[in-house]
Amino acid sequence: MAEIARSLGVSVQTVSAVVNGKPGISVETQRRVREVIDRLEYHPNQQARTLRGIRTKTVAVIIPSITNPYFPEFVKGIEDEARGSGHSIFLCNTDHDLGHLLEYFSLIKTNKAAGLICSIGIAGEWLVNLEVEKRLRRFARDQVSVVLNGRFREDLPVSAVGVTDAEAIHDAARHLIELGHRRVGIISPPKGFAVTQERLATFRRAFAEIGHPIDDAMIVAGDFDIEAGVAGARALMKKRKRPTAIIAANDLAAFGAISELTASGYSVPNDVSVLGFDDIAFAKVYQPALTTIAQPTYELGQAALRLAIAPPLGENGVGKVVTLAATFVARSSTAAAP
Amino acid sequence: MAEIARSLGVSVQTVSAVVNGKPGISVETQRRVREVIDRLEYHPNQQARTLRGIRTKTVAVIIPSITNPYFPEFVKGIEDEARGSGHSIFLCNTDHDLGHLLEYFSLIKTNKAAGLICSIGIAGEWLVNLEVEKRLRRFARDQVSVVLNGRFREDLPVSAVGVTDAEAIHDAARHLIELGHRRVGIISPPKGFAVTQERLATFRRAFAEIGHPIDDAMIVAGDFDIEAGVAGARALMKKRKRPTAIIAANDLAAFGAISELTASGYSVPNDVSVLGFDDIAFAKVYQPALTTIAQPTYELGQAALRLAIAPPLGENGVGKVVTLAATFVARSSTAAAP
DNA sequence: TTGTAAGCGTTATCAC
DNA sequence: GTGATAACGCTTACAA
Repeated sequence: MAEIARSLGVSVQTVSAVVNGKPGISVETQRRVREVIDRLEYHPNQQARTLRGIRTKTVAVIIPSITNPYFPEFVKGIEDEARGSGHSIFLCNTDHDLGHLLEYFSLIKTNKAAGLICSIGIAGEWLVNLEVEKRLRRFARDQVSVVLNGRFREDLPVSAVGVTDAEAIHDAARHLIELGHRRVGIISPPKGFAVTQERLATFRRAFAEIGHPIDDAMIVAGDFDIEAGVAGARALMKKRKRPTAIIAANDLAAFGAISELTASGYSVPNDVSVLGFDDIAFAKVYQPALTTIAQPTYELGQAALRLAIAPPLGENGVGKVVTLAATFVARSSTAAAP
Repeated sequence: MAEIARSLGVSVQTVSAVVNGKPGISVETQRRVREVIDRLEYHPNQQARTLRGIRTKTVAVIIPSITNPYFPEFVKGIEDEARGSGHSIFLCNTDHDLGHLLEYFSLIKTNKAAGLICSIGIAGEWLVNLEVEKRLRRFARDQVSVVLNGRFREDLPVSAVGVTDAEAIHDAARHLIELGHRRVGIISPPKGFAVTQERLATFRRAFAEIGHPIDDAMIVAGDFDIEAGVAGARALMKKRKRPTAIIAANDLAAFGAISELTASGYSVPNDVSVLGFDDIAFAKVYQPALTTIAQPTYELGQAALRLAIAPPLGENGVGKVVTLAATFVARSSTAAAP
């Protein structure tokens, strides 16, 4: 910058003003400065700016696992939205490890991100961790906009994005009951993950309201991956009265369940219907195409980014909440009960 | 930092030395400084450090599309490796758009990343773009370690990671021929992507060497997504002599092809065998489980990160190249020709 | 072993 | 309309 100023015989302040589009510089000077900037391929130094107190244009994104296909979609929503406003993404993969999360918190603080999108919804138990809560509060105090995905904390100065899935879940329950399914098994999400436990409760309520409550014995512990689907299907098919339909914790678990069922000689959907959750890209192309509940994942990412680059709430601010609706999608993995 | 120094009656240099583990500070002083650091929850300001000339611990990762399941695996390899050395990831999704790529280059420069991993192998044509080449050269000059995935450029001061797939491709060709397939169709990767064009050539060479060259008419233009697989399979099955086996550009295209074939009443693998490429996580769990060529994607990511945080090559340095082998994986999407 | 001072690139404040 | 200068938080040479 000094070099540019010197070569033009103007002061650095003049150059700075031109770069930042500040008023009070003659058109002629602006032109000359810009010309030299182009010629020298000058790029402003973000570090120096930040040091001077300007907010960065960086948003940190914390997710548990980029290889779970839910998250690339979410991240893509974030990124596409970020590009428009010149923001960029600092990606943090916790791998479900609290230690990693805490390390990333330090890193984010050190790097002075403007916003923080925290998708630990599926690992909601962390949000009751006092240390995590303290750090989140501190981010708010430090003027970084925190956005939670899938978990609302009204007592914290953070925003949130989330999904209303009650209606879609009711649709799904009605769909299964109308197809004649009476013994429905559930491969449940892991314990302690608030949102998804709530999802489980909503399923149970939906079936109960329709008049066909789910048998507690037909709910097996599960997780959000393929292996959990395999194990869950195996466990359910060993029950004395086998289910005619299985609701998996998510699409991944549904795929696992289907592949286990097929391997054991059952036909999906003729012998057993399988229902997923998320509607990841593969659900459409899987054989059989998966009946599932579609989350507006991409849009959730977009909404999260908008909240993350909004002016910070401050220490005692009250978060905004954006809620989008999930929708039931019937495909070929569900059919009339045998 | 000044605050800590003042509260202890020492100088900032002392605090700095303690923070950076520099020698020459008495154990007692170190202890006292550390105590206050913990109490005040002091985090060093990365911006100020970088401004002072210290390299950042940030590695930019440029990929075409995070929703293509090849890339999360690659990114995970990068991230897991990065964590060990305290580096963090700046994610850049070009969405196959050259304009976005160039914007990201500016951003990366402005943010002073220490390294840059550029996975535009599947969009190799950019690498013959003069502007891109110039920018890459400039990164090298600016002491950022550039690593290309899947594309070697010996004339540029950049490193690269890549895959040797000749052997795996020969294995795959032998596999198909031994199963009795004589009419093999190929859904080819898009034009202009050097690595993958080479892959196509390797397939042709392999079949020719075994004595069953592939008919040019059986090669249809394709791409790396599900839709291309659908369209490719449709085009191939319309040929006068229909193929008994289809080699798709990648796993995604293979899934598309299988779903199109199934929808058209063909059984995979009984009527048509399908071969993929990449071995993404879904290949295992798909119905039928996909026969494919496994890329060491995760390991490629790890290797790329190690190169990216290695000392920069400098303007006239000569890049290192890490090559890993692909392997043929036979599953259930291929069977004896009908 | 510890302190002092200069400087990294930028922007804000004030003076001209 | 433009220029000089201080300050942001840190590291490093050098002095004590």
